[in-house]
Amino acid sequence: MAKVTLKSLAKGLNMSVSTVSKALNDSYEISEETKSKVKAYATAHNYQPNIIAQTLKTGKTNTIGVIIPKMSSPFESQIIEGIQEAATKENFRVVIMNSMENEAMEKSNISSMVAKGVDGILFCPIHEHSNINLVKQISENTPFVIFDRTNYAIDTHKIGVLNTEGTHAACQHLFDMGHRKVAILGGAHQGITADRVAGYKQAHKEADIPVQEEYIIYLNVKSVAELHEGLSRNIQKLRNLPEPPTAVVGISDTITTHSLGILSQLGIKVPQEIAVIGFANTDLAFSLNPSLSTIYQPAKDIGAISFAKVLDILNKKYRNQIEWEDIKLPTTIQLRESTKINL
Amino acid sequence: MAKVTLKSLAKGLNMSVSTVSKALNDSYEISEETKSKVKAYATAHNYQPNIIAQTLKTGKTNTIGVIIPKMSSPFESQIIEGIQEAATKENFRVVIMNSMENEAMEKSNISSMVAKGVDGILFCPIHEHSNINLVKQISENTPFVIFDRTNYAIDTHKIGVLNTEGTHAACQHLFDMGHRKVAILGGAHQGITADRVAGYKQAHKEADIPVQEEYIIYLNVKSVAELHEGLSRNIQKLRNLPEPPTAVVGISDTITTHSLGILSQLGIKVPQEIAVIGFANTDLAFSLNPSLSTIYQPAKDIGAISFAKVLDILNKKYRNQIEWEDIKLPTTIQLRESTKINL
DNA sequence: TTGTAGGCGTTATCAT
DNA sequence: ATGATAACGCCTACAA
Repeated sequence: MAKVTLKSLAKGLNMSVSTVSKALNDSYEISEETKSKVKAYATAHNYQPNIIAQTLKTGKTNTIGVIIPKMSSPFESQIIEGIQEAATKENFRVVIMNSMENEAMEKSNISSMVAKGVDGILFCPIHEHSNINLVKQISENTPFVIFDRTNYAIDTHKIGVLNTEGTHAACQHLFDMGHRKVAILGGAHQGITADRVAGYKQAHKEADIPVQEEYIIYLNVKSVAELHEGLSRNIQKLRNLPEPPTAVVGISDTITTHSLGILSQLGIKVPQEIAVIGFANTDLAFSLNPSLSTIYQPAKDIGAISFAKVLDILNKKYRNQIEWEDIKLPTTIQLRESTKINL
Repeated sequence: MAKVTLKSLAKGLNMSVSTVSKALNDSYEISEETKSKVKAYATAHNYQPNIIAQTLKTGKTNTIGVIIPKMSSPFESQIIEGIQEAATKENFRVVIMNSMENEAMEKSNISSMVAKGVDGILFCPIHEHSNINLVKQISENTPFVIFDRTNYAIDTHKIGVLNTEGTHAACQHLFDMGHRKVAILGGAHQGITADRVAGYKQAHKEADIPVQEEYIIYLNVKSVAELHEGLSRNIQKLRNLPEPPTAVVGISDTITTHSLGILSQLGIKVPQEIAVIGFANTDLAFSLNPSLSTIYQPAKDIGAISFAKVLDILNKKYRNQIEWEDIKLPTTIQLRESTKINL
């Protein structure tokens, strides 16, 4: 079956290419009669416009790119799901690239996306300065929206969560359960860590509990192996303190869930010897033993809203007048077994 | 900064567009001297060929599509990671769409991909007949490669794992540990279930242990909620049998990990009261308590090989002469706490 | 209301 | 060895 183009339709209908084109695009210049005739004929022949040609002509690709540092935890999968659902509805396609927490890779991702053509980019940067000049430059033409790691110094829409409030609420809960010695496990060089530690400190201040600096741990999260080693070492260090913590807050999906594994490996009972709570979006929170108390992020919403926002920018004629939003969605605390014991 | 095209380069160099194009494409018709001059000038001006135009001209998109029923478990993330890595190396881009285990969505995914232009499609079908006629028809022009759920009746390359051998080995291990009453938890209407149950039966036959049909459970896996309900109900049913099983084999990531959660919720001790092993690719196998014995699939390889195979097809001139391969990669068993007790 | 012609950026064919 | 020209499929002034 030869491919059906505007030209072939035009020939079949004995009309000109432009008439057919205009009819299909509902141009006001075309009579209703011809329109319906053309449309009927087109569907009968299963006409599919060539999007490549459309793109070349209009400069619009109807594609948005997503650059994300990793895809391994459910948090990211859920964000992507949200993006895809929203994009599909608007007839956009989604190109995902993985920067693998590597700045050079991130750079090549960005360049490749621009080269191959995307209308906009949803971007979760490696860290707060990564490729900032490149992004600033490109964002003059191609709109960027920053998600998740929103402490990134470009003027645009940003969609993340109330990180400070999340850890604040977790600490508050631990305090309510009688804990006074609470450690926090963060990722080194992760932008979100700062905000989440801030919530931790603030909660302590409000509850009039002094912050012990040695309770604040920064872990290398580049690889699972390094994380394991670091977690194992630091948890033992915490346990050997004159005043070992009775509870611990994890700052990300990976850190929180893996802590639970390390604790079990070390034979430390949760929640009897130490309570655990942390950011985590995994469906497995329930399946862990003990089931894990979590700070849950509305990941799907982050994705959906990010897409909506980039579309907003694309639909604006004059981009220099947009008021940039820094959206912070609330987290929710889900209490399970791992924090169940009242001291 | 105005955009730099062949035309603008040509003007700057005082040459014709075609000379510049040929020089950049290393045509034998162009002298080395001009080539180097052109190339230097092009890089100096940061020339990036317009891929859209290239595509329109050549009909090649350098894009491959991936259609996958879900992205929620690590198994899928790892496959996608493998695809993306391989594709990036070959300068291909990857478009991922999620069929959400829904046949209508799958259909729209396929159509949309074809419409928007991909050179080939990596396809994990919902089930063995889903959209088979559509796929057969489209695959005349756009090559398909089937991955993971390879029991799908089209002639093409297929990449999966040795499902039968996987469960066979798991059962064998359980038998070695002294178990004789082994249940298996599969997904209803999942193609892979059949093969994996076959391995279960075969292992029983070889070990001369009769297969008890009531030990073979088919679960509704459409949603986490339904899975939970089904698992909870069936596990209790198994426990109430005159001869309750002492071990259970899970047939997928989700089923296996969630069983562990349900068992803990029901207060059933693993591995003391029941041993658990199953297909699972999660990094959390270790973090679970008890740590989970798993049948691990080389998911990243599945992805990488699938991409390589579709590239193979694209590079062949005469596709009707290709000998289709049905590649089955071996799984590996990782033994941990959840099967540790010797009966 | 319809048709003609030109162009988006590239590649390929054919002259020079 | 280089250049002119047409074409990929579509859109859109502009002309009729």
